[in-house]
Amino acid sequence: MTFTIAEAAQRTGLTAHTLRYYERDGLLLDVVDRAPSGHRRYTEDDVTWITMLTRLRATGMPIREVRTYADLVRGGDGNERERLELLLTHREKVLADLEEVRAHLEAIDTKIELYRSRLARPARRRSA
Amino acid sequence: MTFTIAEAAQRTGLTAHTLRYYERDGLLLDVVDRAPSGHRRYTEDDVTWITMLTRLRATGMPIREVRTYADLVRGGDGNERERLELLLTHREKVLADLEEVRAHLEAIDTKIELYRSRLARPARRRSA
DNA sequence: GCTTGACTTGGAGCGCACTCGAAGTCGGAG
DNA sequence: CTCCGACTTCGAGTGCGCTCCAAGTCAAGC
Repeated sequence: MTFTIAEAAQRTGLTAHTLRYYERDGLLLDVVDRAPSGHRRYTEDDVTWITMLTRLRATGMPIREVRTYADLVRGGDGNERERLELLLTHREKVLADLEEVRAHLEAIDTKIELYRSRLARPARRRSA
Repeated sequence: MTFTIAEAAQRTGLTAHTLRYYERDGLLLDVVDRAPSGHRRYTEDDVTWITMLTRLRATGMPIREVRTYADLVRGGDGNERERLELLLTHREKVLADLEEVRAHLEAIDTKIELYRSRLARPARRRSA
């Protein structure tokens, strides 16, 4: 079972443009198979890998670093420790980001409460 | 008590360049005061407002929308409900983002556990 | 046989948010 | 009086991550 680029796009939530861009940019593990017509045919494994890419991207990993990770995986067995390191480092960054956003959101919530209480009072301006 | 641009930068975590850029871009409530020399002098209120901007930015609000918010505040009393709406809408987006990142991180954590258990086993390749 | 539409390539273009550079002004220290 | 460093403006440049375009190919349906 293989997928056209449109099907792969639909399954990964990316566009066909982005899929080609990722491939050009070395983010995929190897060159995608082709139909006799020259059209790309994505395997289940391709889609699984690309899904992992989207997770890394969605959590803020820069494309440069995703490529580093892809390079390691492409390198085959023997560098699992490096891969793990990379993922753990990323994990820490994500947790720090989450915490930072959470803290900012809390301050924004305070502002929201301020507006709420201001609006709860009847307007005093021009109340004649 | 007022601050030079360098002091305001230090207090808000932005650069002097960015502070000028924000002002040019209409993100501040009004034109910053000047010393007789022409140098900017930021008030406490300016710094408080800019801090709010950094919170909106840090939670992913685009500059365009921050400007919309600034325009409302600059508009004075009477549009508090609109401001509240804007903040509430933003809040929902941030919560959705947080949840999405959290979910992706969970999948990455699974991958991390996979590497961990793989590394826990002694290597079998070329074990001769 | 013709049309339609999904695909191909290489390269250009875009939106966002800064970030920097050049050239000039000003106040205060030595 | 001279120098230094912090500031000023305007406009150009940068990095990231796509996003799109033009021109061409191919398979399938009518």
